Amino acid sequence: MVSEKASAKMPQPRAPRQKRGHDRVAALAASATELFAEKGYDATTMTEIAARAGAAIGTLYLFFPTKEGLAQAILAEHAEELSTRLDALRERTSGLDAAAIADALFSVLGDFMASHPAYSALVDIPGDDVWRRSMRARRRQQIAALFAGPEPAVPPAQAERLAVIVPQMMRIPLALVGEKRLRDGVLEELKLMLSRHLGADAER
Amino acid sequence: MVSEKASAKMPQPRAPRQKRGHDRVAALAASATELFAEKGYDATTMTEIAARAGAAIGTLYLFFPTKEGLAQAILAEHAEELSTRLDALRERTSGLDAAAIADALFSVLGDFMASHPAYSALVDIPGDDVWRRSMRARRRQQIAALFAGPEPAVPPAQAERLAVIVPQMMRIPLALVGEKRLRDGVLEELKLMLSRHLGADAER
Amino acid sequence: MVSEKASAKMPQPRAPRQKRGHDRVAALAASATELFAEKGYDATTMTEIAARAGAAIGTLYLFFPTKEGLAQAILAEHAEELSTRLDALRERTSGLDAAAIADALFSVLGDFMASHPAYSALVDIPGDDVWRRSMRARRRQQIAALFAGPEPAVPPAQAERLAVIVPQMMRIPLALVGEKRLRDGVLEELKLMLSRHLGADAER
Amino acid sequence: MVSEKASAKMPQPRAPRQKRGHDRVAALAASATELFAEKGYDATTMTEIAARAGAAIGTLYLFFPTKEGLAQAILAEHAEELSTRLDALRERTSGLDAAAIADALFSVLGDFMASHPAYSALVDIPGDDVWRRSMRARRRQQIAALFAGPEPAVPPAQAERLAVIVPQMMRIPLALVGEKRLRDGVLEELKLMLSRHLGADAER
DNA sequence: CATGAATGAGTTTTCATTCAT
DNA sequence: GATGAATGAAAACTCATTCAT
Repeated sequence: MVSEKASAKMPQPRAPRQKRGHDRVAALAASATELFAEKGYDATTMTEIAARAGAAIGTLYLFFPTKEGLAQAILAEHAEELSTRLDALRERTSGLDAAAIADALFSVLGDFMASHPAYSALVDIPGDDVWRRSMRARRRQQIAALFAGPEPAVPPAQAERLAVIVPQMMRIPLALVGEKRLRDGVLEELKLMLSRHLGADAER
Repeated sequence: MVSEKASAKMPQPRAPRQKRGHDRVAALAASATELFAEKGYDATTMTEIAARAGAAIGTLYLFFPTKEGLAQAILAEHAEELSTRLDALRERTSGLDAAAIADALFSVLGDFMASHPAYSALVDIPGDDVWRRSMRARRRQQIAALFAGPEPAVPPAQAERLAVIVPQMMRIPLALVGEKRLRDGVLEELKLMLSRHLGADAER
Repeated sequence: MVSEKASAKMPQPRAPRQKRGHDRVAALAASATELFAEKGYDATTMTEIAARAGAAIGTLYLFFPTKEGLAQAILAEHAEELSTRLDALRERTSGLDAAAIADALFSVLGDFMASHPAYSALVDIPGDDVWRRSMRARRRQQIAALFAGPEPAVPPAQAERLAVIVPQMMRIPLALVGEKRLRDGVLEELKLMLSRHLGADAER
Repeated sequence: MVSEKASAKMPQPRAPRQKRGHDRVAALAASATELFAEKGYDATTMTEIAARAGAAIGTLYLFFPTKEGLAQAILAEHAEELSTRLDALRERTSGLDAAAIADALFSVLGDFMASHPAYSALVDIPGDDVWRRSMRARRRQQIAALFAGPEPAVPPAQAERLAVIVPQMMRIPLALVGEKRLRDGVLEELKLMLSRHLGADAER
């Protein structure tokens, strides 16, 4: 169960001092990432995580002092990765118009979500904790910033709304696991929808 | 934890035979609905549900023989309500064009989601069981059917995509609990986005 | 679960004052008897008993204030019936030799056990309570008494041993529910075994 | 309550990998064995078992993942032991006549039942599951096989009947816990009875 | 570092029994 | 008498976390 309040100063994973340790941590984190993505945070047990990584439960706790801490470590890393990609995207999109930015954002978010299924499984957990909220806030700011550049500029308020909407839109195809055709179609549909929306705004 | 496979013959709530029983069942279901909406299925305890309803744990189990059964009872009722509203909507939208239908659908879904927060908390649970899947399938069909009517008609494949997309879109504002201004804005933005999308298709 | 010590003064079923009540009691007792025989004391629930009798749980408690009391009421009645049959048997066997008595006893016990499957399910419950012990003691005395009559007489100590052995022997076929052929064969085998045993003793 | 159907793939006890674990498992199994023998399967609590072994409830479940699994683990071990003894007996009895075999079987079963009181408490539980049934079937076959050897041979059908009867006979003295004199007498009486029975058959 | 045994609070569920109508 | 709603102690079982080796 997710603890109601996860303070910001959650103990972070101890930095391993040896190569062996580094591999271990990576294997454990990978195992956790897989399981969180497959079954969600609640349904995943620490024992299972350790087992899939071929480690003892004690070893898991050696590096990740808490289940919530483990989740945060993974989420933080994924968020960092996403943040980097969004930063890079921003450089590439200077000068483009809003619709083009939206297209590019779609690609970036789509790729990221598809390759990091644990991200959305961990960032949008029912019950609200400060920490996750701040993760989302940062993402929101970065995406909003993307829309501040173009000419004509997207109004700040709308940029914020888009920053809320677009990531959640990208989650939609994720649920369609067994229906690849439909999933791809949905992704396209969403992309077109957003493009048109921003294009129409620009014409006004 | 949600059991992986929820068979169709989940124990249904026992019908109370006395007035007192009816009130109790209503109170218990209300309590459960609230808590599921607030904290999600996993984080909600049967003990807590009973306590909030001012009943003993045994009383809760008297009417709802399992936690999953309780969730299904609530979800089924909500789904029924939604289904009814979608049926009613269909009558009202015959003759309208796709964009107008989308607008109307938005109102219906928006109202429903806002007044039934437990619905989305219960219908979209990680791990997939047949039962929930069928709930979603029914919804999908009903929404797709809405788009089959207009002139020019929305292609069936697209109607299906929309039937997947729209309900998930409507979940987006739900997360913005503390930010009413933003939430309303997001809802508007989504509505406009969908309208334009369908309008553009129609013009082609 | 059987309470460890069941005092001898367990509340007996209240005598119904009307015909309706009498029928009710009979139906409830019959239902309980069936269920105890089918699934054993522990696995049978009071709710189930009431349900099978078509009565409300409250009604069941109206007449039988306790599950253990209900079991005792049934057992007492069955024991009474058995006692009567054993008394009758005694009259019929005066003058017979031990082997003939054993044969007759076999018939009586065999019939009784077959027609009262709840009896052995209730009288031989793990954990010992005084009450059941006294039921068995009475049975033991009556059977031992049967063997006191013949000429040459069975020694009292042996009579007691037989009084322990024979009822338990008669339980053996009961377990062979699905194998009628074998069950009948076993019954015959046991009968022959006992006959020979007593015949051999007499010859010495 | 004993579950109606105990599938063959009941979770088996996890093998301890450290010495400390081995001791614990032994202590827990011993505690369970005692309690099952004393009060029967139903009346014995997992909490009680853990407590008597001086362990926490979680520790018990660490090694024995369900109550039924624990019972089966114990029963399986006892059944194995009995099977071994019956095999050994068979070697020793080749060439003997039926009555002598019966005598030897009596000793073996008598010793076993007396030293493994949990065995009969666990193998003969009301409600039938496949697993226990197979335990009994194996025993039946082994005992029947004992009687196939002698000259003159016991007819197969009778051997099967005896294989049903003898183990149940051996349970009779077990109930006479407080009456040692009587218990020993009963055991002797049964032994003599069976001997004579088989002797008489041989003479025919 | 690594292991896996150990813990115990907390969760779902059952059921004999009581009580208001 | 009759009903069925209500109770709550107790049972089986889980799992994050700690600790001895």
